[in-house]
Amino acid sequence: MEYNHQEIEARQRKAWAAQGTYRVTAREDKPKYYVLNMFPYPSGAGLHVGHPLGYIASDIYARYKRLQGYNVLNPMGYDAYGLPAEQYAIQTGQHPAVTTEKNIARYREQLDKIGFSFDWSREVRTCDPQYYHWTQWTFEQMFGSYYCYDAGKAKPIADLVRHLEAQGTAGLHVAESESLDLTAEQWRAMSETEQQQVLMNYRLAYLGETMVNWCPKLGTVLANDEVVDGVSERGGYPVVQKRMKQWCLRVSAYAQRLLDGLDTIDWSDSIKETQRNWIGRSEGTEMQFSVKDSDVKFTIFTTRADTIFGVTFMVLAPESELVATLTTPEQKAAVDAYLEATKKRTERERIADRRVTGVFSGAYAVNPFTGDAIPVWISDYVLSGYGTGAIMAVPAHDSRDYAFAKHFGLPIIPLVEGADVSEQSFDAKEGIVMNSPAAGKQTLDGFTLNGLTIKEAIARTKAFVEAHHMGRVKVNYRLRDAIFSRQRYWGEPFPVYYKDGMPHMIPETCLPLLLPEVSKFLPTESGEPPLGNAECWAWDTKTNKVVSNTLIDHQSVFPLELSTMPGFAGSSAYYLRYMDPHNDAALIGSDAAAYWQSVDLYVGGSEHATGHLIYSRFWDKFLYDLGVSHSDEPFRKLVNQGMIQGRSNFVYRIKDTNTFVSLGLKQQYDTTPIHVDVNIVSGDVLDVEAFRQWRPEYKDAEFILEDGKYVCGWAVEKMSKSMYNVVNPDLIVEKYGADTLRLYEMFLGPISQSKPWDSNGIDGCYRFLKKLWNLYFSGDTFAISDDAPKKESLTTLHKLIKKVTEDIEAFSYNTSVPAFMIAVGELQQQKCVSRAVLEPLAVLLAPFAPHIAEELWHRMGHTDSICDAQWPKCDEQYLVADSVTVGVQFNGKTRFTLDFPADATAQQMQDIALAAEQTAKYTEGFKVVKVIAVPGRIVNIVLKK
RNA sequence: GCGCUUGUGGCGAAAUUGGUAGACGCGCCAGACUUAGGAUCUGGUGUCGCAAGACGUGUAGGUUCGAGUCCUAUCAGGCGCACCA
Repeated sequence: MEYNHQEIEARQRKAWAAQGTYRVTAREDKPKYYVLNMFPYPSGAGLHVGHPLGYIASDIYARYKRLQGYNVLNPMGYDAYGLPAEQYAIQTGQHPAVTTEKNIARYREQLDKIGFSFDWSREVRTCDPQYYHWTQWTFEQMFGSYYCYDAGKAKPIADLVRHLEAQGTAGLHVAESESLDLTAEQWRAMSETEQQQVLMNYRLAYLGETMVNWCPKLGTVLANDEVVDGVSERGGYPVVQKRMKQWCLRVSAYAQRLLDGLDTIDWSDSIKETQRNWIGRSEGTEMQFSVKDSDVKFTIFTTRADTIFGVTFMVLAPESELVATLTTPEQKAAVDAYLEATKKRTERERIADRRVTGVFSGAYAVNPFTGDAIPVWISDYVLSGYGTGAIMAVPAHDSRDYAFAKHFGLPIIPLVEGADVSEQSFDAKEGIVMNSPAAGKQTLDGFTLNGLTIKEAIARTKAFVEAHHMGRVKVNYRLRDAIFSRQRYWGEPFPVYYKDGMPHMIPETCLPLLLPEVSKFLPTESGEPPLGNAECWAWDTKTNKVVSNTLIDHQSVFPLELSTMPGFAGSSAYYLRYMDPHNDAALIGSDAAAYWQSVDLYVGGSEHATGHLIYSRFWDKFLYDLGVSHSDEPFRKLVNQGMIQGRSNFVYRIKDTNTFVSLGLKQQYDTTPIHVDVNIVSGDVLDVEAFRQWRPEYKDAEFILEDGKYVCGWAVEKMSKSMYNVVNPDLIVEKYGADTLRLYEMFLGPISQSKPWDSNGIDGCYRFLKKLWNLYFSGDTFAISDDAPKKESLTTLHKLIKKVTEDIEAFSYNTSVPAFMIAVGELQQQKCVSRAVLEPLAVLLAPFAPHIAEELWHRMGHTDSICDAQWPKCDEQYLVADSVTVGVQFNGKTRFTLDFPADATAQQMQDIALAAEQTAKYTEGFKVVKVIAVPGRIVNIVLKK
């Protein structure tokens, strides 16, 4: 009987939808398993064949877990806020909500065809007010919290206020923007506004004046992970540093927990390492230096406290506040000129052009160990945002300091025995310390490091610095707070209004604060964000309602925040919302949170390593502190699927003609390669008629064929419209079926590897399904029998069960597909028609090719869905019986093993062993004295001299 | 520069974890059937060689009776971080 995939798949799709097969509820009688894909941004281009790769992999796992008796949550939704919809709106005037809605419908249509077991009743969209209600709510909780290091968690800001009232800042051990020193009396004497300003220093969501990445072309601020090589990740526009007041999230407060958490989760080493890099923990020392002829002191941060005797100059970041304090009148003009020049350089220029620049401040610092005067310089190679924005420079042992010293002719003092610093610095942290201090030099308390290893020297210096109150041991992190404002329209509005210049949260009970309508999506004339165009964007505190801007002068009406939240706001906690998506009273009910806990398997691209995957972990930890999330890590196991690249095809036009020559003959002509749409190429053979119709200019194209065919060239490139190599899954599904697409995508290679899409191999998978289908038919009739199967068929089946189960557990689906092919080939040869084999076979296949499996399942007489069948168990007795493993020993030690068929005679085994004896060098002089062979047991061939 | 990762036929890739390298699929070759098709089926297909055989997992060493797998060095590609003191 013919395998009609279109009919089968349409029927099963309908049945699953009608029966609600994929609806999931929290059930205490079953263990839960939560599978999640990174939800897609619904772009206008629709899905290409690369998008479903991860969805298929996770769907196989979800279906497998369900067959194993788990209650599996496998939801899907849309990351619907984003820049493309807004830019499209600016160009066309179409409201982003309209295009987004349209794109979502298209995505859904495409996804439905591939047979995913998503529970669509739990769908979320980040732009849905019912959803962003809780994004806004979480922001308000962050505003109302501070991070206490003693408790190791976030706490309500009211606790902090109590502390300030009682003791001021004394004894506070909290995350803060800057270190404040207040007494309780000072705090109590402050006005309401002043107090609010102080609290801003501690809130987890705070309004901060910071240097931000400003992208003039996009008209918005960007987060660090949205800037790549000094240009915006989206669009590639230049980014400049600008001081602006922005909402920020105090992610840095969680740096240590984000780092520690990595040890508890099952993610790939490379992505964990990327996050460790991004967090950038660095243990060092803060040391105080006083300034010569002045009572000013300043602090530097160093990881190489041991190099204190090699400090020959100090460097301040140009943005450092110390610059103004330390610059001497004589140097003021030079310093001002330098600051001016530095300010003009963009981030990109700084990266591209790393020439050494700097200026002397005129001031001298005092080395606290020797009393030596050290010149203080200013240079942009020191960053204001890291450490204290000031360093002690040790040119002998730091390459950047070295370059600076060489450029400005500053002294270089080597501190490590045998280190040659005539050409370059010696940066390695190894060797024996010398010159510390130099011979005959007086030091504080006779302090010396000479003769120690670097490691010992660092430790001794640290201890000395602490003991003498010259500074303290300090841990610094590279991780910065996340800038949370975007000057855009299409994002979550902040639930914030401003009164007397201070931000206030609108009451929780009034959430969600809906995104207003605007007359245009561009910034206003005065340069305000697009929300500045809204006519109704003011908050009336009397009625707790949004009102017209014209009422702002009234006493109770205040302007609302004009920025919106960034993309990662909505994607940071969506996995929690899936657990309880329709809850109007809370982000998530505690029963749902307690049952589903966290995501057991998360599948998505590794490009989110320093963005979404950090923010989400931060967000979850905060919600965990609040008691909302029941797990302090959101994603237990992470699998990164590789990208599917495009496989472009080329035709070769002979120069200045409309004649095209086939690949094999192109050497004989002068040709230009031209991208051709891969959809009119099959097996690298061009459909010449389709090509003539593809574009008007090829209507009269001539072809030089080889063997009657036109063969195209090919190359692996990014899958994109402009390369004409985009393969739409719809076409594959139509031609071969969703089951074939699913199998083939898995067959293509290891899930985490990037690989090119190559339509050429897909026939093999299609043929396999046809063979499988015919296994269940005799001619046109469905024919399976209840007779006992042959033993060899059982062996085939159980081998397959073992292999497929192991493969799914290990996510190596690419080797399961061949296992199926081999098994079906064997069963075909064995003429197996037995239900006892064919029924479990269908179940094994169900995660991979659900439509055909379900169809066969029903034809075998089942009325329930195969999704609720039971995963077969491997019975080892069928595996061992067909072979004997023989260990070859000599001198009592097993040296190697040989496998024999179960029916091999002792004589055959002995012959083989003899052959082994003769061919292997090491058996020289040995003889087989005994072969012990019992089918199903390990036996030995014993060799003796 | 630092960190992670990958190198196996014409192509995508396997290899029970130290034990017959190249399973399976694509492609290619030959044959069968044929209503000539980009269908289906059967057999073959690492390289050199008429053959016996030899050589083969980026390169060079090492450990081992035995290495794609372990160790050392080195080369090449991919990814991440990058003036973070």
